Amino acid sequence: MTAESGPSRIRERDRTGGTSETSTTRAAAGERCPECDGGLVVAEEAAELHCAECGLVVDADRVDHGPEWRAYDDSQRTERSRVGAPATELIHDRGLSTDIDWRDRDAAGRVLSAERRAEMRRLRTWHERFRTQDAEDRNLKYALGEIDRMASGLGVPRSTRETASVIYRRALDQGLLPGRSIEGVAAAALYAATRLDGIARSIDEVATVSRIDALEIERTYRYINRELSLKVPPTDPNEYVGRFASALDCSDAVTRRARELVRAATDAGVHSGRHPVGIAAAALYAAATIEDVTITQSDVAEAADVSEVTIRNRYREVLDAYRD
DNA sequence: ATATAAATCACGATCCT
DNA sequence: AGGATACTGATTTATAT
Repeated sequence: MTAESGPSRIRERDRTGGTSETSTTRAAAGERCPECDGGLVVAEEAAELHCAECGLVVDADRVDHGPEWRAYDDSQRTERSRVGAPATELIHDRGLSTDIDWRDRDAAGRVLSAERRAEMRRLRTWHERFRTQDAEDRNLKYALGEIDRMASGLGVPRSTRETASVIYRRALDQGLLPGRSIEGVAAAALYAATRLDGIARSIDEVATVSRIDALEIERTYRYINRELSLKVPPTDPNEYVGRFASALDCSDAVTRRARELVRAATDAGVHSGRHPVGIAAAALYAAATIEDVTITQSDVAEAADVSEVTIRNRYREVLDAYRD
């Protein structure tokens, strides 16, 4: 689709990041900027044309009319673009490469002869090898498989797997891999992704589905977190409450009460510096007590994988915070 | 279930060579 | 620069009540 149809206006960024009209000169991508006359007008992010020099926004709000599945005349037909399957971060080449069909049929649907089938088999084999030949691609392919496998084991949804994949790609691009295991970085990326998406899994949980131990994951996570300057927010203990509660077959009332307790604790600042898992476990135990449901400390300790002692310590703090 | 002391663990700073 | 050292805060282990 071409960039221009109606009259375009020149707009300038104001301080709030919005745009305001300043004149009615028109300029298209590739032309000189009418304002500073030095820079080239470029279309960098979709839907915005701006000058490379002074940043003047020439045309914002360009409408993306979506993929051009249909073409109405010959020029449109030849320019038809942006069609195809959506790209996904979960496949090492983002699903953009060619695939050879596994069905031994020709274009008309007829079965192939025996020789032809053998030939296709060899072609598929070689095609697959070439496709993943590049060392980085092989690395990615393996890592993304690992991420997917671990995520499945932890019940992490697809969108978060994509987040983890993006983090891994960035780590790879920045050359953070040498000296570190692929599995370790994959595990760390997954851990970071769950936290970023607000559905935290603890490092210990990630370790149970990984071949890497918790300490190694912790170290690697620290490293990539620093190097990629991910902005990972502190984990809200409530992110654990739901899973622990269901592991213990808690009633809704207990679960709700536990969330209240966590909220009170975090508001009081009790949680800072403490292991969020411990807070969640203690809140659950306290909630059960308040609701007259009998759950032993050792049950909670087992479900949350913290010691009973920690539950007892947090338990008092959480209750203190709640009584206000 | 609770309390207490001791042991452990990872960490980041600092000191030393 | 690199390595050992001593310190810190949180948690776990052990033990007793």
